[in-house]
Amino acid sequence: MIRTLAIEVPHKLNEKVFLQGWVYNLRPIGKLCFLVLRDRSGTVQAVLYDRADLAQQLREESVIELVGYVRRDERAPNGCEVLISDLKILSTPPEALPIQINRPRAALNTRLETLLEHRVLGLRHPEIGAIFRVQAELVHGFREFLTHEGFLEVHTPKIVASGTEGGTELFPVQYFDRTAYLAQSPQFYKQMLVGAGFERVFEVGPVYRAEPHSTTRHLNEYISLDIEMGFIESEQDLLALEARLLRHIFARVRERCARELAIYSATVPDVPDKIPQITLAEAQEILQERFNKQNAGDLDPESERLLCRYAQEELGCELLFVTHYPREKRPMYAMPDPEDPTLTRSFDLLYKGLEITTGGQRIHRYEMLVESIRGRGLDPKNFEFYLEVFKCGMPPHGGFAIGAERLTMQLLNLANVREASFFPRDRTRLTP
RNA sequence: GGGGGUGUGGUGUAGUGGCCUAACACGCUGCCCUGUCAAGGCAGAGACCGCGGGUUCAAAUCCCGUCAUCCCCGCCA
Repeated sequence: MIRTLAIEVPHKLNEKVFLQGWVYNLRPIGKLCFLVLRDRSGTVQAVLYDRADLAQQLREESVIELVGYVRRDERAPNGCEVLISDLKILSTPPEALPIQINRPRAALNTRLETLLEHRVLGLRHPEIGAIFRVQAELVHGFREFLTHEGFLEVHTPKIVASGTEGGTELFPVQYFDRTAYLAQSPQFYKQMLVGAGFERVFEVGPVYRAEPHSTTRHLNEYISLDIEMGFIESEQDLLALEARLLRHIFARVRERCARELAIYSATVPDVPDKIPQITLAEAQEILQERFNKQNAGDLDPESERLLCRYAQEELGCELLFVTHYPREKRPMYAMPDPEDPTLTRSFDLLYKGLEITTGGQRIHRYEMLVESIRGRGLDPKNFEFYLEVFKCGMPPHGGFAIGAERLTMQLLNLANVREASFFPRDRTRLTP
């Protein structure tokens, strides 16, 4: 018999259906027993009459399959339910579950830590699972848009010989008789592939940061949505591309995730043709004048929140580009601003008070890049594998990266980025 | 790397020197219940209060150490 999904049941009135899934909720009432079955599509109520023998064996989260008739009943949720004629228990939890999942998230009374400790169970919760349905659509939208724009999806090594910034914040791994590192970014490789003739590339993949941070917005392994493109005129091409990209991604989520967005009271931002942009220097002036906040160096988290408040109130946008970061704040491959060589043609994108993107135009001239590497006190010899492409003809180019978990987190108003990672790796968590 | 907080049944909390033989809610076990939907009723099991040491007539409660964990900052996506 062909399987019917829970979500399809209301369309099968007066038909016989075959369902498979988990027992989400169990309510025995004397000789009848209500059970809510959950499968990948959602939940549906089923009812078992006069089968105390079977009802007795059922437990929450038992895996079952059943055959039954779909009937209309005003008393049932959604006005219909499945009258069970045949039920088979495929698997039963041997003991009490460590956490409850069959009630609204707000009524769960379980700390995030505990939820993560028992992640597979936690992920069964419809509200938690919804996060990843949204994330999958975000990522799908990313791929879809870029593919249509002529970008090639690529895969670059995660085991690398050196970092992109000079050696800190890398996880060492034993690579036969040498020490290698987990890639903190596909930066070098995506640039090399632009120069290898693909011109436009993107990658969805993990990156590793060995920073010992322990905050609600940092992970030590996260999914980076990376793009790099050749033949740009300036970083403005990238800002324009990201605006169109985000508009596409958000449109897709709005269209396909109405239910999930509602769960989190999330509203998809309208992305204007031109996302507002300010330079870092302007940002600092605004912080000083409007919020009386000194912020000499980079923007701290509070500054990011204040700037987004400003953008929302004055510019009517939840998104804000901050541009022209000073050279010392950016990696050696960042293109200096021709009008002020102490600055770079780089940018960050803030979304609801959090940085979700960093990007910029890169240096494409070999000599300039070597000089920049030396300027950092680094040895160009260590970057020969990277530099070769610059000796063989490299177009002006640039790119950016979006943190997938951060994007998900901000869209859904999650309090902790860990919620947007299936199995988050943080300072102390290595399992599950 | 710096700062702050918290560790009490499976989960979430209360209790901050003696009335604690540790309370409450949910979960769990058993019984009852033919319309439940965060079901209800009755009965029951389950924690030597993170760990080690100390102070005290008396410690879940105070002190020291240790481990674990959460949050903020630095840094970043």
